[in-house]
Amino acid sequence: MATPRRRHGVSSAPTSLPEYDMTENIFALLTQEVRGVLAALVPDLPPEALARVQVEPPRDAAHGDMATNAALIAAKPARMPPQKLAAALAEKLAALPMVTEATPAGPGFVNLRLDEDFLRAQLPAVLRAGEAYGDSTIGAGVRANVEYVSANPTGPMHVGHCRGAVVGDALANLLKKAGWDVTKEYYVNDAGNQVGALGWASYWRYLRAVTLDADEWNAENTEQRFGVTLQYRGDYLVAVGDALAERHGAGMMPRRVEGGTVPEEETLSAYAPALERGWLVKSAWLDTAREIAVAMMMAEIREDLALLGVEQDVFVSERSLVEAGAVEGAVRLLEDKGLLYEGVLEPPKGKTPDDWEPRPQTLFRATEFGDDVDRPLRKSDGTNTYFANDIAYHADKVGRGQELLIDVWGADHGGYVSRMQAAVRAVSDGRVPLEVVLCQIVHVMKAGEPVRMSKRAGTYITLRDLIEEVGRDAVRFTMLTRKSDAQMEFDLDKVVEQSRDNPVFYVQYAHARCRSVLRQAEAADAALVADLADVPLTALADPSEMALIRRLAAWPRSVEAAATAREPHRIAFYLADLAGDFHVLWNRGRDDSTLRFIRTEDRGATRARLALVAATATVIRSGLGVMGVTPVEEMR
RNA sequence: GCGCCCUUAGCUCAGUUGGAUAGAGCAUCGACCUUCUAAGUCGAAUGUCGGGGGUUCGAAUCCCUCAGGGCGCGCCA
Repeated sequence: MATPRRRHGVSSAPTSLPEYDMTENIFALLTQEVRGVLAALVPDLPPEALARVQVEPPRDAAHGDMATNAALIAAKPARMPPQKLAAALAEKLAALPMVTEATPAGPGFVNLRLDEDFLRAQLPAVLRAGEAYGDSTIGAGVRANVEYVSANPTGPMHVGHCRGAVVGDALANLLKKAGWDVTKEYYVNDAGNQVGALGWASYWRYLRAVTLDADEWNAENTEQRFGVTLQYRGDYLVAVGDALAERHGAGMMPRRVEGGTVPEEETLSAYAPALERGWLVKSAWLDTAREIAVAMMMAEIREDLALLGVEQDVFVSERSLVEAGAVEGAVRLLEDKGLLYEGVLEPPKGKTPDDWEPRPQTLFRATEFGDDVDRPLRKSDGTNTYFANDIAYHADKVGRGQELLIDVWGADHGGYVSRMQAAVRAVSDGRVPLEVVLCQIVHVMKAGEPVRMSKRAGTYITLRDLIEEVGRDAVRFTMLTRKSDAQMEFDLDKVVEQSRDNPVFYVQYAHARCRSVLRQAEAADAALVADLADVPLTALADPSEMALIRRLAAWPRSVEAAATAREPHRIAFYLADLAGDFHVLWNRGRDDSTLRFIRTEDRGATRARLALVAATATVIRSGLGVMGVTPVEEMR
């Protein structure tokens, strides 16, 4: 990953254009050239207009290699008809060394045809850069924090967490490649009711582990005696109970409390509802149970993430933020800004919940930052809402110098986006944007039938099951074959199918074919594959070879577009297209043996094609690297 | 009821941030091919971009509206 070559200072003029590596992004290069020519032609063109000038591949390849809207953009400020301006522009552009033809077209486009040597020169650029080809500086070294997964440490990861994990990880990789300074982060929700319930469930498992008669402490008895609800009854907590039993022996067994036999200082630290029912359970025991459970669950989650190839840089514990006073600090910060007040919320418009009653709460003026209503920070019992803790957490990220926050959430949290954005705007004085990428639910299918999942019935699929069944690469690739906010069907049979319509296979196969060709060439004569970045390339002239070269040259642009849109799935589509171009070329070698990569009778053409093949493999690896998918050397 | 997201070929989905005659794969039909690694090539057919209105040189893309689907809607995280 190349380091950004330059950071854009905040004070730089709005007209300044990003600096591009001239040899690696031909679209950026052409854009600069076109803007330069246009600026010379229309000297008083406003910079905003110049910035809107684009050079893109036209949809219809018959129009040429590139098309620019420059004349359409500049026509009004220049007070010239767009077609006339296009003609003038075309004349100048035709003089550029890499342009062989520039023609005005349509309402005022200029179509450009590029010199084929210029295009072919991309191959050595690819080969010299290696997988760093496509690295960009558009991120300008901005410190971006991508937070994803953040699954509650109350159980193993299941498929529901998987999409966010893959999307977040790939997005982070993508931003890194495009020049952002990225931190991958996980927020551990180890405070609040759910981990409280985890503590009880673990304590219950402990009781069953230490007692001689586990049936005595079945779930129903336990709930009744202590006045609690055992929310997490899955077997995965048995190991936690065993660990507690091993470490603490019978030291955490509850005691019967019969009329005043227990010292007052002990009852003070006991769980009250249980005490009322005649059982002494120390709060400290529950804390211990919870702590060990969280630690063991997090260890398991991190193992699962490692299986998926996800390794985050920073894990932030909600509890430690709370204990360090971060929440109170954040509340005070908002208070100092005059953004808090005690008030009563209106019931939601239209539908009023049955148990609605007006009550005064501490409210944050989210409406001042674009939210629909003000949002509560404290519950009626005075404790903080999750939102308050989340504000503290995001303020912490801002305090750590993060300049762009990106959260990857499940779509069921969509209603939470605007308040969180309001809060981040408030605590950062509008300096730090929060962007939220929502991931829609994944429906797991098997043989065309939906796989029903129920947490209560224990029939949900764990992430580990999924990886064992189809493999990490298939999981990661497939999760990126849809826009993240579109619903997705994950068909267990289809993702391992070896066919054209399985992009996982199709892309992997293209890479394997490339490697196979290079291996064969090397086996025949190692000198064939030496110094491929220096070989003459004029032998590459067939339309399908040029199409592949054009696709390779578009990789840097695809990276930038995907990163700007925060849409890592575009990388998957690019790779599928690239694989398609390569397979076409491969298959043409069947009909026309002169198009085969290795031709014993023509060493020059062979070397040129091997350069093309090596460049293709390089870009596939570069793209798979962003996706976190391992390129395979051969298909089995 | 209110808010957000979605609706593109028979199916599954792209659509380069407002560009030219809206694309790909699958399926269908026709012809060909049997491999440097088998899962192949070429051609044909396929559209009210959910409906309607607006913005402008230009709209699948932006705005309004209607219909259908999903998600959410104060002391869960």
